[in-house]
Amino acid sequence: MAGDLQKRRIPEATVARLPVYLRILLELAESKTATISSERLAELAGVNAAKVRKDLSYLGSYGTRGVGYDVEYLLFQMSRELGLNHDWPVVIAGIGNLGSALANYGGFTERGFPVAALVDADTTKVGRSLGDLEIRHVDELPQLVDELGIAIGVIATPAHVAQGVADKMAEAGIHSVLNFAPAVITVPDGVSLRKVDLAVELQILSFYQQHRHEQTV
Amino acid sequence: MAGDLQKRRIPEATVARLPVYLRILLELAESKTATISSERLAELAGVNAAKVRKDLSYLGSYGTRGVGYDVEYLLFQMSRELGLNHDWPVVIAGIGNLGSALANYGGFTERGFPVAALVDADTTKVGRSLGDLEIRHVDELPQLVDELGIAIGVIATPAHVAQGVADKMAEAGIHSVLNFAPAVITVPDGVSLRKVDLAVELQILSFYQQHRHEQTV
DNA sequence: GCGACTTTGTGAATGTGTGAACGAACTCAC
DNA sequence: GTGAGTTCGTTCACACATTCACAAAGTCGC
Repeated sequence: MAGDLQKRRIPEATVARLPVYLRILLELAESKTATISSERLAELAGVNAAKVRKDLSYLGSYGTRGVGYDVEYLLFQMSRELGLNHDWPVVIAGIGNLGSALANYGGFTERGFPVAALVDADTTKVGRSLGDLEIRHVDELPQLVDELGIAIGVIATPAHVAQGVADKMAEAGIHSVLNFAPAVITVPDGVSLRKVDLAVELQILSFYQQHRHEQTV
Repeated sequence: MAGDLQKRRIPEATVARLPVYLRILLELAESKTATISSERLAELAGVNAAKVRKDLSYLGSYGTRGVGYDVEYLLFQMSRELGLNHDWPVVIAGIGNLGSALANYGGFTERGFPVAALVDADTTKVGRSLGDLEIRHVDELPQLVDELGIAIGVIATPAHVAQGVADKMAEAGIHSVLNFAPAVITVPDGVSLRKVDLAVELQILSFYQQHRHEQTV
């Protein structure tokens, strides 16, 4: 009885896979596929079929035994669960090489994450335009967050200022941060943080490359 | 006796953290810090101290009880384990927005992953220069890999051609692939694959943002 | 050289994630 | 409506990862 309200806490590993399923379902919907089995979906997602069924079961019992999952319905439920039934405006901090590329990269807006603001600490950059956005000073974050309803902050600054920017974002009321800077940063409780570190990814690959021979002796 | 050779197989989770420790150690070395305790290193890496010790123990017993780890020595051992005692030339496939940014982003070369070649399938792009590299046609991959000793391929193409590029890379003898395209791709046995999907990261953040209220009732 | 203190390295306990297996629930042909 | 076939949802056992707790092994002051 006590555990009734909190019935389903979705495991982190599952949460990380849901967006992959979602993208596949979108493609299936586009190609007019009405239903999909866990087996086929698993194949497309590159995972085990049992895992797909378990993952989807956290969302509810949306499948039909003997048939599979209704693509449209599953899409609807999954979008709802992922919070994708509305847009989440994003601010990008640090308009250097990477920041500019991210700002120009259409993929964000397309998937419901419109780039609503750009900020930088460099006053020579402030005022310039990129696409149809003007670069603002990082100290204007609070107003920008407030006015534009910004929920997510993307950090594309040099490593040594990343923590400072994260602090400002948290202070401005941003609860989700995606960090591209090659630095470990911390955020207050209640703020979600994810990181993408390109060099780290390459180094992981390097490790396995290095050990490829030793491994399969 | 049989398990002697294969004494230490480093867990995946540990491998993913080693590059983070490495970066911190580099910073410590730069600031002339001679030794570091697992506790302090844990703090800097944002993890648990016991985890640090266990992770480092997979590399060997390089710490000194009562003292900590010698920064320089640990750096040396870790670099060796990660295969970072020499450069790993990289080819970037797909010179669009993201590909260009990656090519210009100095961070790769700086960390031992020089961008040695750029390829694209678009013949109007082939022949153009970016930085000091000329864009080559993707069909030249085998020669480029061979001549330049390329070990790692980075896919920054549109999703619908990513699998094809991955196939060509594997065929050309590349054993490590980093995929930025928003698509699930597969590679042959013996080839390592990692992915970075920006939209997926944002959607994961969106999930937790969506559930933030429900969670902490 | 001894005792107080520090810090590593690892065994054991706990928590999280995965995959096989199987009953339950559905479709379809006849 | 019955039987054969399909596919989901869930249980169970196991593998992997994390954290605690503590003996072992060092330092340092005197």
